[in-house]
Amino acid sequence: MHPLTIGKLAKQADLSVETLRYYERLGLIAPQQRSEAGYRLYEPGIVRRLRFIRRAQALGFSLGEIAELLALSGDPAASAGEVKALTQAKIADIEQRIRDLERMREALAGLAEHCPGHRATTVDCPILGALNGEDQ
Amino acid sequence: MHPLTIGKLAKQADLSVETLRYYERLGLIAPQQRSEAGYRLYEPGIVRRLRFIRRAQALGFSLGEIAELLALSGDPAASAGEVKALTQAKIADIEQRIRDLERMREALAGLAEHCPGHRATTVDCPILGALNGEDQ
DNA sequence: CTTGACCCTGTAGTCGACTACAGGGTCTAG
DNA sequence: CTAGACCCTGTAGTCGACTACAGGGTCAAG
Repeated sequence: MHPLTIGKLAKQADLSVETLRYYERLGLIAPQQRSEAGYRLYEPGIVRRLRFIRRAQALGFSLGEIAELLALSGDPAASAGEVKALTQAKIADIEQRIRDLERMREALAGLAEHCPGHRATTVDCPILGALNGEDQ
Repeated sequence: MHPLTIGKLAKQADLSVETLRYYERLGLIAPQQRSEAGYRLYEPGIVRRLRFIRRAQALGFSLGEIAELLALSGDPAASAGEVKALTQAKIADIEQRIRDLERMREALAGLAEHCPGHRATTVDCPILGALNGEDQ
């Protein structure tokens, strides 16, 4: 388990080499050192950091937000309150998106319900009618 | 209410001139004719079509899907079934996104609940702990 | 000592829905 | 007749998260 080259790390983390270099550009990861030829060399612990990134992504955090979380995570003096605040902002954001989607779903379901489907032409389609602004 | 130039139409529809030209590139709208100087001239009824586009967007349809809806809408021989199918596919899509967001929200809420906030440092933050893969 | 797998940098493309010019031509009010 | 508001085409930039080269250099196996 000595330093990993970027290709080995990519395989371990199930990410592409390009993605790793992209994360480096964003400041999310960095190689521990470079070889004489300029090759990136990573310590094996970086795999954990990449898992952190993936988990946070799955929870809806952007890479920019993940950079903040990683910075807080690396600072033992930082307050957990900041992490909590980021988390609660993300929850609020997600809840807003859910509400928007639910409004759409209800509107669409209401329209689909009254559409006779294959028994009618588009002329009598209430969905198109609504989009055209018929009634209200 | 004679032919509208693109600037007048933009004002009526509360869209930018650039957006209108963009919609034209996508095939969503077209000027009825061109003036001698090459100016786009729209019949006033185009405003309805733009409202259709905006309503469909608010319901979650992409501009590509809206192009399909408009094509169906303009073809009186087309079946309302196709419109209904597009609508139901969109409902399914939205429901999937809601489910994904709800899973995120619940995971985040569960983490936030156990975070002591400002009373602890990031070392003891269960949110960062979870992202780092502690437990499970 | 060569072949092929790896690595480097830097740039550009993808998706969707715009937005912003640059470098022209046209139209209208005073 | 001219200033300024309008219009044209064509190209490029924005956001986020990648993805895909091109044109090099490096390394290990046979």
